Parts: sequence; structure tokens; C-alpha cells
Amino acid sequence: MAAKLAAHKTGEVTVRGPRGRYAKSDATRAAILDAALEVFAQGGYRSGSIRDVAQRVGISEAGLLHHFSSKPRLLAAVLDRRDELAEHLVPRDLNDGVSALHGLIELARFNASEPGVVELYCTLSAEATSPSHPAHTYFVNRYVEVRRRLQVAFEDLEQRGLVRTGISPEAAVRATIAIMDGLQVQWLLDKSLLDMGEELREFFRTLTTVDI
Amino acid sequence: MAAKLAAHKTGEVTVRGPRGRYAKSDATRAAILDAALEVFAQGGYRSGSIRDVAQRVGISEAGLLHHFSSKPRLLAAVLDRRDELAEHLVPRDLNDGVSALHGLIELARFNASEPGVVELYCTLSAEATSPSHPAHTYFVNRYVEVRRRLQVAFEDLEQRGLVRTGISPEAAVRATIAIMDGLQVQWLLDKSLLDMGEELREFFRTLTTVDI
DNA sequence: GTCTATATGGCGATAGAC
DNA sequence: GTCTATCGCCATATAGAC
Repeated sequence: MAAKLAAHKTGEVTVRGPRGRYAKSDATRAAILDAALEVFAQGGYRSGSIRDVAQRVGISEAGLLHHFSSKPRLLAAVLDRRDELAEHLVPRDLNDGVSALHGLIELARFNASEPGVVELYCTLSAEATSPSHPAHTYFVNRYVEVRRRLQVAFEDLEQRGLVRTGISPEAAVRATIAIMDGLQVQWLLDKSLLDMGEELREFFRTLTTVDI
Repeated sequence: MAAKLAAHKTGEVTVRGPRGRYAKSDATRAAILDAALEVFAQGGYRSGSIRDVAQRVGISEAGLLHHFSSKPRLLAAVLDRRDELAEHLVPRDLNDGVSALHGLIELARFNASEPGVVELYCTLSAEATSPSHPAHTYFVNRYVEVRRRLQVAFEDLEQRGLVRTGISPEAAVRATIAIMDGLQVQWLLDKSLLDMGEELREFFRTLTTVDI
């Protein structure tokens, strides 16, 4: 674990001296995960190939499989890594409904700066609606968790009388997630068509009386 | 074209006498398209295989390719057929904004009775955000057309003062499409979670003052 | 109109040398 | 830790018999 924290983005070996014995391995792993994200984003998991990933990294398939022993494990590692990054990125207090809405708008804006990640989740979540997909339970759990968090935010807004109509917090949660997912599809098809953050902001203004 | 109209759903040959010379062929084509829809829905286009389709129909791959000469052509035929059916199903007058909203709710309800079709469009539209996908331009055009139609409806609603906030018709259109797409993903992951028609109805009630 | 046989190539994964 | 070589499988598509 200490080795993980010591990893370098540059991937240079032994820059930190002989004690950095895992540095290269970790750099390679990171490069593989970056490439895998691209490949799975563009082709989805099922038709993305580890061969393609290995070529982008500049190693052989066998070399790749030394680090991630199978294709499903590689996908799991990609998703785990994104979750780690997201955890550091959005550590917001969702108990405050207003700042939660601001956080979501910020998130939408940030996503627009990473089209590959948006593509990954968009493609994967659709692909993974099939129960046999290796990431199926991941996405089921993910949506449960996201709904749980948003529920807290909208309950706060409702108690403060900030929800515009008599819409229930549950429905507001489902609609918010739907809007975010649906905007991504339209945006991926034509990035000049809409600004995801702006669009979400307008949605919140129809849903709430928050001056956002 | 006459042959097409004379086709039988049962697939029985020569029921109509020797003049029904294309009946069997058309029945086979229909069976192939049904099976292809299932396969592409469950696995997406790229990882769905014509082998799988052929097995479901009970013919060989070569037999299938006699009717649809390549995999992309098979996909195109599936989409064309759905468009034909949809044309008969939703010939509504979208100039009347209120009845347009009702039509969309009905459409959402109807979609819930055909999970396979929802899965097909959900999976394909995500997959087809990639420009190299054979259905890419199909989906680009489809979204343009859907937006054009909905735009008319929301302009009508706005002129009649039925849109709740100062939201633009364009934004309302994009949000409506996003909601419909996004609800489908959540619904496919857990069909007991929400009722797509009901959810859309609540959305329209936050967006408009139409008593819907 | 449907079949068998086949060409051609990509895939995930393993074995074993270095 | 990375490679080459290879296995076994599945894919799309074609050729030609019936």
C-alpha cells in the first residue's frame, strides 16, 4: 500500500533510489488502466479487447495479463480506480441540499472536461443492464448508492420548503439521475448541442425555488 | 411491395396458393428480424452475433446471410422495421402541445410493455455515440428529428402560457428527451423501481401547468 | 432458399524461456 | 516483469452443392 502511494506519474524507474522497487510495476499498471479506460469507453467492455489495450501501452497481451489476470478483473480495476478518484473529487456534504445541487452542477461541468469517462459510464451502464454483464452488480449497487445520497439532499430541500411542486423526494431523485444520464447521451452524440452543467442548472430551477 | 403486404405472420407456405411465392421468404425475414432485435438488445450490436441470431431462427449462418447480406445491413433492417411500426403507432399531431405530452406518456407506457425494444435502443444509442458505429448517423438523425418534432410542441405550450418557468422551448425539449432516455437505464437495471409513464407525467407537471 | 465446408482473422488465456 | 509461441474458440463472410 505504501508502494502505491509512492508511485510516480512519470513512470520513471528508480528515480527515488533502490527502495522504489515497485515504482515501475505501478507505473505500468497505471498506464494499463488509462488505456483500458479509453478502450472500454470507445468500444464498450464486450467488444473492447485487451489486445487493443496492450498495444496502446506498448506491451504484449501476456505482459498485460501479468498485471491483471483476466479481462473482467481489468474492468473491475478500472472502475475501482475511477471510484477512488471520484471520492477525492466529490467529498461534499450532501446533508445540505443546496450545496448538493451546486455539487452536481460542478460534477456535470467536470465530466464535460473528460469525455472519455463520460463515454465509459454511458456505454457501460447501458451494456451492464444485462444481468450477465460482469459490471452488472457494480452498476446496480452504484445507482442504489447514488439514490441514497441524493435522497438525503432532496429531503433537506423539501423540509426547507424549497421544492417547487408537490413532487416527492424519491421522484426528484430519479428524475435528477435520469436527466444527468440522458444529457450525456445527447452530449456524446453532439457536444456542441448543449452544456451539461447549464442544462442541469435549468432543470433544478424548474424543480426547486433555489436561486442557483 | 405487394409481396410484402401479402406476408403471413404464421410463416406457412403456400397457404394462399401458388401465387404466394414470396410468403415463406418474407416469413423467414420477419423471424430473422425478431431474433436479431433480441440479440442486439441483449448484447448490443458489436458483441451480438449473427450466429446467435441464426440459431434462434433455426437456420444456418449462410441461410441468414442469404436474406441480409451482411451484419450492418441486418442492423439497418431491424431499425427500419422498428421505425415503420413506430410510424403507425405514434401518428399524433404534435402541433397541439398538450396532446403531444399525453402522447409521450403513452409512448413511455407502451415501451414498458416491450423491454426488448427499450433495451435495444438504450444499448444501441450508447454504443452508437462512437462515430465509427454503423448506426451512428442513424441515431444522430433520429435525435435531430425527435428534437424538431418536440420543439413544435413546446413552442405551442409556451405561446399558450402553459410553461411554468422562463425555461426556453429548446431546453425543455432537451430535458424531456434526457428524462426519457435516463429513466430507461434505471428501469432496465431495476424494473420495479419506477413506472416510466408515471415518472414522465410528474416531470411534465414540474415543467408545465398542464393538468396532466 | 438453405445447406456444408471453408477461408480468414480476432479473441482471451496459458506455457515456458529469458 | 516481459516476451514469443501457441491453443482453442468464436466471429463474419464466401463458394458451391442440392
